[in-house]
Amino acid sequence: MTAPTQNTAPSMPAPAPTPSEPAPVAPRAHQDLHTPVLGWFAQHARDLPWRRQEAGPWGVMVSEFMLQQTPVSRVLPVYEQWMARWPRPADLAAEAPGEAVRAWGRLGYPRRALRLHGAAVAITERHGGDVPTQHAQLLALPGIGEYTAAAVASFAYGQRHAVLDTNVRRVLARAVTGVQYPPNATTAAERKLARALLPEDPGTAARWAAASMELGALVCTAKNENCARCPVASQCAWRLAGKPEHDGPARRGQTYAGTDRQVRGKLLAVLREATGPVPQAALDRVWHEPVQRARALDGLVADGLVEPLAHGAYRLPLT
DNA sequence: GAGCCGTGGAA
DNA sequence: TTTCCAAGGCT
Repeated sequence: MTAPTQNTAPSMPAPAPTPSEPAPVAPRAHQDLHTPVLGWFAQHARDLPWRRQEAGPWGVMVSEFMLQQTPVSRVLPVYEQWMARWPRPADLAAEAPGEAVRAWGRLGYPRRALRLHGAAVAITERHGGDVPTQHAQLLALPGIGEYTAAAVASFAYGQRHAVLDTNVRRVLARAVTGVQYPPNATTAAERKLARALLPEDPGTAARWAAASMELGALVCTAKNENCARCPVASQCAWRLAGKPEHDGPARRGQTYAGTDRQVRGKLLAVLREATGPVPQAALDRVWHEPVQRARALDGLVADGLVEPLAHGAYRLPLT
């Protein structure tokens, strides 16, 4: 965030005022979104454990890792177990990374578990065991990108950040831009819009972030959006335009059956259930095709999700 | 920037 | 049954 008033050179003559220049505040139409969405959120926000005060920054951070591409309903039980077992970053950091992978269960994308463990180690080593407060510090942790850094800073510390997740991007695409879906990848225009919409007060901005996200998750959903329950339906650009269908290139559907990802999942499932080393023969049973099976296993080892032992045995990583 | 990385519920 | 989607990050 750079201040718009940077002309402080004493010898510089003050520029003539330019009344026609747009003021650096959100246009009126944008500001009108805040009140109804915040009001709706006060009424309809879900009571999720990571939103309670007791969750703390670590709870917020753990939930954000788990919620990356995974629905709330599947995260809930794993989150509770995780926080009971590792209530502080240092508790997780003291464990073998393989234990994090095991506790991750079937949430999917198990590299997230490895990264969360790595983040806990970094927090313990570099930040005295406390989840850092600054966006840049958060961004430097493994597994934390632009979204998660903004989310933790906003939700855990009440800071003012544009929190652009898939829900918010869809809400803005519809309510403001007037299209059904946002682009595949986040664009500079979306970031600019999100910043322009951010309330000035940090606490209000943090609530706005959570509220607009919740609206996308519960009402302005990807399919079967429920405009009848939407607090900004009357001013939604997409709805007012007659809800035109998305025209651009079709969003890539992710095929899964028969891919390396499926094989990796099957291999890791066996290793998660095992308490000791798993012999090669046990892994061979999960997939018939030996070339793909070997490639998938090699990939898991390369990712640090699996540790090779002597005599073709494998286990979850101890280090 | 496109492709890759899991899993399971709902339509 | 198939398709789509769910609070992304990394290379």
